[in-house]
Amino acid sequence: MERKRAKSGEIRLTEVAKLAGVSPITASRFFRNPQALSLSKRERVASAAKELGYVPNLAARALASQRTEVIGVLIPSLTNNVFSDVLRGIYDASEGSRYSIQLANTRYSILQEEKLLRLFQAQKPAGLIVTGIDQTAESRSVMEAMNCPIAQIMEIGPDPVDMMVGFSHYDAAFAAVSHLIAQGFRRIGFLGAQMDPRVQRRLQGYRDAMKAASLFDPRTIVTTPIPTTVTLGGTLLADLLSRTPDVEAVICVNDDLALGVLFECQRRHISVPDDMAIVGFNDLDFMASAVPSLTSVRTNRYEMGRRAVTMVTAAIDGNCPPEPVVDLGFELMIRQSSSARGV
Amino acid sequence: MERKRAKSGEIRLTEVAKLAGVSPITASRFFRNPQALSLSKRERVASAAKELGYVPNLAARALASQRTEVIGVLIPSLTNNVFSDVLRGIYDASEGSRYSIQLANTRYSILQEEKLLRLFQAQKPAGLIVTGIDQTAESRSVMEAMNCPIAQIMEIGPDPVDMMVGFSHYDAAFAAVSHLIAQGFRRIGFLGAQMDPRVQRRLQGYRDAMKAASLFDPRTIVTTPIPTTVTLGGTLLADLLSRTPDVEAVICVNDDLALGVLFECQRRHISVPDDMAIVGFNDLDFMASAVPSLTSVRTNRYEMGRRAVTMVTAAIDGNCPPEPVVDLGFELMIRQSSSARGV
DNA sequence: CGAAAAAATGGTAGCGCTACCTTTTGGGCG
DNA sequence: CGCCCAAAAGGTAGCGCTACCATTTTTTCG
Repeated sequence: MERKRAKSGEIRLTEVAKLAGVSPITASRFFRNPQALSLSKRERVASAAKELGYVPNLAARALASQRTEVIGVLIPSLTNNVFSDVLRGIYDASEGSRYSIQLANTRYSILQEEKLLRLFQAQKPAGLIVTGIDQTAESRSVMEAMNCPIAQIMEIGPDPVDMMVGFSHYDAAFAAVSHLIAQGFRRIGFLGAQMDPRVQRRLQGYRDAMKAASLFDPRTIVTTPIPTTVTLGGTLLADLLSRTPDVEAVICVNDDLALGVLFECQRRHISVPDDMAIVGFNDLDFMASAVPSLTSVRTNRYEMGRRAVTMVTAAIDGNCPPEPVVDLGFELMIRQSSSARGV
Repeated sequence: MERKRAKSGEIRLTEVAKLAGVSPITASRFFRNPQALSLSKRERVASAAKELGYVPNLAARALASQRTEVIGVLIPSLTNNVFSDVLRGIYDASEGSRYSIQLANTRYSILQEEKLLRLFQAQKPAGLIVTGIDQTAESRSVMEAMNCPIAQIMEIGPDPVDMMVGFSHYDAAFAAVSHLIAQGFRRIGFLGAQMDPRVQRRLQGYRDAMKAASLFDPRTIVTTPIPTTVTLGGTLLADLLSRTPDVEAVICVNDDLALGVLFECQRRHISVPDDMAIVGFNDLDFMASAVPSLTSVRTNRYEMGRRAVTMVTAAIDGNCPPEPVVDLGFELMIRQSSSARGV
């Protein structure tokens, strides 16, 4: 009776194998590739496992096999609606696979992202999903060292680490601004918060569209690094109006700001869209039911998450997608809030 | 040259120890409890690890030590704003600790929850956070078998598995309805979606408050199991009005519905609050900036998540909280949408 | 019907780390 | 100056599983 070390006390594979009358390795195979066993043994192991209430030890499995069935996901925020849609796609897709998701929050910091990537490295994930394309050089080298399929999501750009699923924020903003210009608006403001790289690219789209129409005026850009809220939309509109009271339309970097702008207009008795047109971004559910209904740029965030998982899992199984960069595009949802001037 | 098995190729602790000129176990201690080493060895190991770019193998660590530094979290939805606030609290608190979070989504299904609990069991988490108090008997027995601190969050009730952090949904709804009654409203409707157990308890609070004032009428209750959206709020109001056109006020089980109701009232030119008072639940940011501003029940969701983590981590370290059930309460935020009748 | 091929099963030896115990070192003190 | 005790460091032996091969059984087919 001189046990050197306390066993965990849980049922081990060996016990299951013993009860089933097979070798441990056969029992092991049952859990990984049941059809490799003869039917009789398969049943014997299954019933033995059930009888003993066997729960495999994932740490031992990972150590022995040198791999895990975890896909790491790095996103900048849990509060932002945008990411909850992406996450829903990710979790939905992962449930159809044998992989589980390990989520981490970078809080919009590329340094935090770097730290979290190192943490993931210690877990040897089978795949990785990261947000955006603006990783540090150090982060990129950690990702390359991890030697697993990686999908960058939310936007597309040149030079993918491995794979990409997203759309062009620049093009989307350009299209939205062009729509306002086509509707006859001239003084078009830009309201931005949480100026992450994707929002910056939307701003660039706005700039270029305005310049192309010779309407650009830097005074009509109001941005802040603080996180987005509906209330903030009102504040930013107030700022904009105090600077340039003659603006006729605003494009907001997201729908929360757009809703805040609508409320602020109502408070100030500014008629939408006659005195102020509004365009949002993301097309959250409430944009269609607001009064007046609000124009927005619809993006397929759920599909982005779903596709990222299917691409990564396919790549793990050796089926790299033929095209590593997938553009999911966007759709401008034109509603009452951006009706043509004087209509 | 007859290696039986491929090594991972990564730097191992042994290599670090060799370079530092210490034994492996000393190097191991460096990563777990640095102050147990003399200063000179501490520095030697640190620089050796850095030089080699050592990344510890978590699977090996977990297997050898029979424990992990993972806290499992089970929530019903990623889309619902309510849970993103809780999650933010959870992730924020976990960053100050040595634990990492493993998140899983039950999709409001207690059977899915049971499955996920078994999955967690295989990972031997150091702690667990689960949503609500309505687990199946089987889930409860799995939780008890896991032998780790467990916090149930979002609500409180009798018979905790281990610990609880939440508030009484019944009391909150009762208070909200009582407020409307005190303001002079008599025909008060109830709009509910995604009728999870917590929402059911809010409905019970509504029922009892209405009965206590002899105002209860089952026809003014409109509920649906489908997930909440702003648009749905409008639909539910339409249903309610078609049944009982004389309602003067509605209490909505969440703020999205309340916003949808406001928009629907605007579409129908029903004046809020003169012809229709509105009360929501959760007090999301937009409730204060809506026009008119919307009354809601504020709950401290962020703190709920944060506290759950601190309670669980304290319990892991042997510091069980003196009181296992924490009631974070709620606050009725009274705004324009529920102003007294005729005021 | 027997040899070859294929399928099913088993034995052995780790995966990289830490628990447990033993040994060494350092320094305070009679 | 040696003794004792605490602190620091090391040796050994697994944690529970699976990779890698070897072996046995079954199937196929000339």
